[in-house]
Amino acid sequence: MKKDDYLSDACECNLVHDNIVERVRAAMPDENTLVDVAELFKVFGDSTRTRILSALFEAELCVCDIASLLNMTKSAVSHQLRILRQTKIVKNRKQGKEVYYSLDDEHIARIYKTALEHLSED
Amino acid sequence: MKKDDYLSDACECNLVHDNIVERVRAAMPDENTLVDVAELFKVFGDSTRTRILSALFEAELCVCDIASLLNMTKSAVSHQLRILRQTKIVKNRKQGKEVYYSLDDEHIARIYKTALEHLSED
DNA sequence: TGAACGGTTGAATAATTGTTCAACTGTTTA
DNA sequence: TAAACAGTTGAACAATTATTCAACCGTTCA
Repeated sequence: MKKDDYLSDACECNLVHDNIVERVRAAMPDENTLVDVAELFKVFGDSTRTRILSALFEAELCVCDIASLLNMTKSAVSHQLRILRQTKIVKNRKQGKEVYYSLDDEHIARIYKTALEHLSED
Repeated sequence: MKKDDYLSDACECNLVHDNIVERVRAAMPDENTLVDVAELFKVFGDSTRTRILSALFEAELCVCDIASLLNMTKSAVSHQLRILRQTKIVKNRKQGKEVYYSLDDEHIARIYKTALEHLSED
């Protein structure tokens, strides 16, 4: 569903703390940034993909390896790998009949690992 | 869709690097942890919620404030706030007719801010 | 060459999810 | 007390999405 289709003053509110709201609005990152953040998190927001990623943290793997690890079909894994490829989170390398996948973006790997550590701390 | 309904050897693979796969399997966090990580990321994986969160980084706000900031109805905002409440990411405080929301979990706030900084660096 | 296999892809299906709408609760205040 | 308003909620609807299935491509090797 489109997120931009809201009319002005669609909130139907009377009690708005205008001064605070304006200060907050000015301090917030711009809309596009927040959409990008959400898009990135959405990629991490599926357990098939988090399982693929945490496997690739350990080693470069071919599609069969991943399918075997996750106990899923090659097709299902391949679909998810496509999403990870399109978002530049993993890269692949072809060798003979096999395609080997590994992490592409260390930047993003760090974000993910940070979250994982924080969560397992608790 | 249930993620656990896969048969053993559903991958239909012959070429599996067994030794590597076993090493990776042993090193991976357990399934539940990865599901939890995915669940957390899923909450961040919607731009309405990332916008609410980045607003709450700046100030405690009532529902009308947020609705006005995002140009959305109170109802739509309230539904998203419920999700953030259930995952203990925000807390609320009632004062008269108004309900004021603020960030609950500094832990999670740090994860989110880290991601935001990394992304805006690039 | 052709069979076998690793991997990809598009369409179909089922499940999940975000917003809308209408009805509702609780608090204030006229 | 009754109207007005802040906020919540459940059902309905539309959109998105993950997996399945079947067909396909490219490489190997018998």
